[in-house]
Amino acid sequence: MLMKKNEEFVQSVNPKGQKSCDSFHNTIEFIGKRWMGIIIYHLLDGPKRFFELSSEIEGISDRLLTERLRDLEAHGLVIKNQSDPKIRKVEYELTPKGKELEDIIQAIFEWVKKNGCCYEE
Amino acid sequence: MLMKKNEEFVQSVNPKGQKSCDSFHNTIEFIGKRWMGIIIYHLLDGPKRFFELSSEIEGISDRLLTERLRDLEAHGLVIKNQSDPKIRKVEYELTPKGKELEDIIQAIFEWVKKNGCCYEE
DNA sequence: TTTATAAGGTTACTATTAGTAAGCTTGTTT
DNA sequence: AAACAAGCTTACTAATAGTAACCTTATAAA
Repeated sequence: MLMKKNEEFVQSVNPKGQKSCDSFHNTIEFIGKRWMGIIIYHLLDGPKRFFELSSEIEGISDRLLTERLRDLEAHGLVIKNQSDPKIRKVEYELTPKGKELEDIIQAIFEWVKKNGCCYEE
Repeated sequence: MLMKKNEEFVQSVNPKGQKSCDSFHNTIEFIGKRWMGIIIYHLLDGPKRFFELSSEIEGISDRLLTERLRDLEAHGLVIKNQSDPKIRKVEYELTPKGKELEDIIQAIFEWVKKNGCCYEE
């Protein structure tokens, strides 16, 4: 496989001094948080308003949608655009770093297409 | 993008009658559960014993390792091999379906390599 | 031969995270 | 003027995760 495995990878650190395997761990758990993947998926269409996301994503509550968007913002994956603070028009848009998540989302799609869902029972 | 978006995809169903977007949602959240990704990553090396996983994966508790392995088994991603029940040698191995998760893991690696961690602060 | 140690867990309890539901503010529509 | 919509926040309950101790059986060591 292409990934560097075992000692070489496990011991390696990124420029910020973190172990690469920790970065991997943090990243997969961040994008795997409840609703996170599906929010990113919907934002891959382009910028969207809060109510657009909340109506497209069946079942999500306003509370968690807010929390996830703040999370994404805080980690530089999404930017919040509010041209005029007087007008309640807020748009959320993926940053370049956020848009690059598409390959991951794509890989999950391919897997689902081929293998079906994890929860097919 | 290659993914079928919006109505066409959102309304499509798999052979078990589930909506494709639900399968995607379930799958990403399943593999994003805490420790799940890193467990799968370590199993991509080949079959491993319980204590090998628990010592390679820094910080995981026996309780959650057990729980995650049962989860993976229940969803057909891992098989548990115990040749002789009298001997306490238990090995966990990815099924073909489990091995195909490699592309997803790989995509996350590529993203981390390029963009750094989600939690870099 | 008792004693200790390791594998592969389970149990009980606490802390963190998610879900549900209601409410709030300000602008627009009727 | 009253009702409604966007984009949140708050309060409370339920589910999931973390911590730590314990259990069983088999081999290794003293």
